[in-house]
Amino acid sequence: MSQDLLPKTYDPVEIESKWYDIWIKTNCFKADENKKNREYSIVIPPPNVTGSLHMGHALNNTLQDILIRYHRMRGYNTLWMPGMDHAGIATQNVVERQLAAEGLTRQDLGREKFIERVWEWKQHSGGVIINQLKRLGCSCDWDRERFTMDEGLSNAVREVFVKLFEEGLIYKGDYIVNWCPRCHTALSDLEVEHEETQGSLWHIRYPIENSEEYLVVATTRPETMLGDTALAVNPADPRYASFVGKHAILPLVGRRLKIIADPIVAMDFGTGALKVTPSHDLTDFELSIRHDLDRVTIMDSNAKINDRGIHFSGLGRYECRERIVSELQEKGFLEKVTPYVVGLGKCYRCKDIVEPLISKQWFVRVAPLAQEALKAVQEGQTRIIPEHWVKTYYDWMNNIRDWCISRQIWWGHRIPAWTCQECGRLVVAASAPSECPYCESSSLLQETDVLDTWFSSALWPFSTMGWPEKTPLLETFYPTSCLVTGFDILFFWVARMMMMGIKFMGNVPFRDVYIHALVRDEHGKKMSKSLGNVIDPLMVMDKYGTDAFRFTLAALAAQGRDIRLSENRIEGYRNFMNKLWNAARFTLPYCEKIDSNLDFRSISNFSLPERWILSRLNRTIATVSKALENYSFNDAAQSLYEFSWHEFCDWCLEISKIQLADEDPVVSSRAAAVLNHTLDSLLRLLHPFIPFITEEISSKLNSGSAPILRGEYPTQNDSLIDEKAERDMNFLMSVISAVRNLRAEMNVAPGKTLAVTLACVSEDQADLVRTNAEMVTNLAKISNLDLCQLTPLFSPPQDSVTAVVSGARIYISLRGIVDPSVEITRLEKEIAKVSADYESVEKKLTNQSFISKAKPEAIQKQRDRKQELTTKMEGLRDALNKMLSMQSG
RNA sequence: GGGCGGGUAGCUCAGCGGGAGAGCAUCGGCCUUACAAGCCGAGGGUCACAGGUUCAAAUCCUGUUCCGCCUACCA
Repeated sequence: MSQDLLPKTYDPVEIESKWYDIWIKTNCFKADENKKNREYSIVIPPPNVTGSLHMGHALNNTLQDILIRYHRMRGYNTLWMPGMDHAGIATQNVVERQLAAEGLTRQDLGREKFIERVWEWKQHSGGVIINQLKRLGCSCDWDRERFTMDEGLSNAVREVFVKLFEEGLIYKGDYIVNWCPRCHTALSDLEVEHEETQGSLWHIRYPIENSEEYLVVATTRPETMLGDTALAVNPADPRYASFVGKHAILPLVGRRLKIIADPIVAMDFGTGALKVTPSHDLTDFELSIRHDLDRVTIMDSNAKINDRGIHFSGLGRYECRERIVSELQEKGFLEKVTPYVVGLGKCYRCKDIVEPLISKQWFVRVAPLAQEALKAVQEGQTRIIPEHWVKTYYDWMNNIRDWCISRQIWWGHRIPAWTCQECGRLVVAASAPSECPYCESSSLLQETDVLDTWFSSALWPFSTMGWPEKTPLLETFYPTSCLVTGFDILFFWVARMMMMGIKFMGNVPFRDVYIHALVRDEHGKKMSKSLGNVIDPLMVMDKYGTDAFRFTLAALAAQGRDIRLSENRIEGYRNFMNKLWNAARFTLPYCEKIDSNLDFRSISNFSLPERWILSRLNRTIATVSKALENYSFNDAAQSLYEFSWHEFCDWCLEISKIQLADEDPVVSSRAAAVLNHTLDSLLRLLHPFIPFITEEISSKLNSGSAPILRGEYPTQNDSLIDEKAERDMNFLMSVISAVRNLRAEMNVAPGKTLAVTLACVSEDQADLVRTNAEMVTNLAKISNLDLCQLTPLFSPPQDSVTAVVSGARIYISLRGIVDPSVEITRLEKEIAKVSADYESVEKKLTNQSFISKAKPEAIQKQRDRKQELTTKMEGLRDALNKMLSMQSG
């Protein structure tokens, strides 16, 4: 492959789709369910069937793909299980909107037809996200794709429901729930979002029966007074002690309200007196149980006032509020109104304001399940990473409330419970019973509600693998190795999977839970359509390529911190892709000719830069592997970036140009082999992050061999770590940099070669330079390098500028160019810097406490530094003195 | 109310006990035969504030302050 066949800039478009097709065609992503040895598995957090790829998905799936590809290359039998959930409310909303456009409602169609319609929608427009995940390069085992409404998964749902019901862990009852008047369904506590909104606190007078007195209560929702059935005060509140047991008269309505005492009432809030509306407030509902209070429901399922609402009947809840307030005012019941910020509960799907309402619902008694899930984390069967989420998990598990699982919609798993129309008993069964087991009547009516989507998602880690059957897949891959997810669904999903996995599989669903950050815009704002700050991942991939995008996400994925994504960061990594591409363009032609098997046994014969890059490579391998094992994606990415660009490209490639041109074929071919080896290893290291470009380059580097995706991930070879080579190279690189620096400071044309005198502090140092003189002169553009020892007799060349590196003095002769005053200023500045450093070191070393208490290594380090700074200072002072005398002379 | 995370270069962030770092942006010089999406250099920071622990603090502890998020039955 000749380099002119490769374009100068990397163009991702064709390469990406080409490789994805090849991977799919050659079954690269397939898991082997029958190979029980070193298995690694992840189940995807199922995206919503109505969804399309956003930044959160992109990050989440990029990280999973990195883990999967890494382990696959490490030789693990990997399974990445893909799929989607059916998103009951969201999907139903989508299809209902479609119907509305045709002037129809779901009721017009009827349940069966409507469900058919939803499936139709799913066939045609659902699941676009799957293709977008492919675009992102996700190496899921697509043949195993699952959907929560699949037959198998639906069986699992019914099986679990029946089992939990039989054990008394599922029950049905009249309770107050969060009701969304727009979606017409109950919501679980988690599905309600709280939002602080400016509201008011209305202080209303409740006259005491047979008395001139009244009690003032403060409320944020005056309209609910229509449903008041009591007043409550704190039993410890002396202000109201005399009122307890008496009755008040409900303004406008006239109902008698018992005044009760309960410790739940906060004395310091409002007036310390609470109106109790059991049917429309969660706290009040609980009070009604404790004190056996009446419940008066005054709203219907649309949140309109019903016929219990006297002359307000038929009004919407907010219209009613206005009317009530003005009527209270007119009649003198309103004492005052104060501004107040309320936490309004909103439906997480449609943002309508949630209304607490009493209705018949199904619940899971979660406390016993939660205890097990709590224990599993406490005992370390499942690790949560980063660890600070553990506390959040514990808190929630410890304060968990029963889970309302019924939803009054049609799309979803219909509750497998039937009521006998003859004897009225409830029959719960995995499949439809033909007759009532109690009275043998065949007149059975199934529940119309469906289950919360999260109920089926909770089973995902095992239902996708074929449970309740005992499948080889479950046998091999359960528990899964890791779950990767955002903290926003820690409770919704992770906690519930833990409960269900332990309950039904007898084992935790995953060994590790890695919780990643949220992706925000560059100013830290949550991306949202209404703010208009959304960056579309598909646009990013089009513009910069998938690899650049993935690398950006990985590089920004520091643990425990949100990601602020900016486009110019992505652009920077796009440039990195191009850099790699060009490094390959340079390297490839040389690689064709060589036998790529480097014999590391003869490493001692390798040149210094060769030993150096191999040493650096192996350190990088160690860093990257360790970082990935610890889910430190950013560390891994950063280390790879640094090595690729600033060691491999900036130095190794440049140095190799000299060696590749060497007349000695041993030298040139070894240089090519080292380049080839380093590039090949680097591509493998990078592959999990940037699969496409690495595959493309690798295919050219090793034409005819299997995809790199199935290749081996490099492992660290300790025998190639060479500290001396690193030290020596650091010295030589510093010398080169120093010369370049002086050249730039002195405004010497880059093309102009220079005469340099290098006075070394030791024979070893001089030897080192001598052996690598070609490299030094080449990279520093030196025409004439004069090497000598720094002896007392040494006299620096005339008309030169000076730098000091590790004691060695570098003099660049600039006859006629040197302006002493410029050089003096430069040296003085340099000396000031060095002497500041010197003083801080000296201060430490003269501090007795430091000498006696600090670690010996720390002391030695300061001594070494002092030595280094001393020689540097001497060199600079000498140079300065010389310049000063030159100027005056 | 409880909890968590954060305030480090102009911007976005690493670092989390021993010489203040990166990317982008800025400035100067280069079309050097892999790459101008590039190369070679440079400038830029009392690491939010105040105390404390330590020989040593951006880093650990306490408090203050400002931001963000999660959670909760003060209506």
